[in-house]
Amino acid sequence: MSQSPAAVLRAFYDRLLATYGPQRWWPADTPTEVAIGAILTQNTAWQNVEQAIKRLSTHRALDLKVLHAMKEADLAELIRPAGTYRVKAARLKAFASVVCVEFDGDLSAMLSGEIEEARTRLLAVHGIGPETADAILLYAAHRPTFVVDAYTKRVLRRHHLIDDDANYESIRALFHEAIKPSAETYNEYHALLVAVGKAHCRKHARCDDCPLADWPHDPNVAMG
DNA sequence: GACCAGGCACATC
DNA sequence: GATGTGCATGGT
Repeated sequence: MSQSPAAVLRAFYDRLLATYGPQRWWPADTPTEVAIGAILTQNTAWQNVEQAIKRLSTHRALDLKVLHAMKEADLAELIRPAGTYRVKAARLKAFASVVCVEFDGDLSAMLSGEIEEARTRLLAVHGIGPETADAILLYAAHRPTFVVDAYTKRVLRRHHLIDDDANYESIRALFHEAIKPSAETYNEYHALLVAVGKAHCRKHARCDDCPLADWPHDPNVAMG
C-alpha cells in the first residue's frame, strides 16, 4: 500500500497528537504580544524571546502605539536579549507603523477580511516573511493558515513527502490540501511538528523511537 | 569553540 | 533565480 502525501500528513497528525498531546501554543496573552513575539522569535530560541517580551512588558511597551512612538534605539536596547536586536527593532517599528498609520492602531483590522489579502498586507511589511505572516495570522487572529518552519521541512523531507527544493508556498499548499482549514488543527499540527522535530529530526539525532518511524523514511537525510 | 534556535533582506554571481 | 551572508543573543 502506498498512501498519498495528503493521507500521510493526516496520519502523522493523529500519531503526533496521540504521542505528545495538545501543545496549546502560542504562549502569549494578547494578539499584539503574539505578533511582537513572532517577529522577535525569527531565528531565535523562544527562551530568549521571553526575556525580551518581559522587558517590553515592564516598560509598558507591549503596545503597538507605544512602539510606534518609541525611538528605535531605545526599542533595540529593550529587546536585546532576543538577539539581532537592531534588525528586529527596525522590523517592529515597521510593523507598528503600518498598524498605527494604515489601521489606526487596530491590529485586528489589519488581520481581518479575506485571509489571503490579510496575508498580503503582512508580507508587504518590511521584515515580515511568509512564516512570520502565517504565525501572526494563525496564532494572533486564529485564521486558518499553516505555518511552515524548518522542522516541518525536515520532517517532510525525511519522509519523502517533499522534494529537497520545495519552497514555502508549495509546502503550505500541501497542508491546506491535506487538512481541512481549521485554525485549531493547524495550530496544533505546527506545534506538534516542532515537538517531534526537536526530539528526533535535528542534526545528528537518531530516530529509532520516533513516533513517525512506522512510515517510510530516510534516517540518513542530511539535516540542517 | 562549534553549532543551534519557531527568518528575513540584501548582495552577488 | 539561486546561493551566500549579516544579523547577535543564550544554551548545549
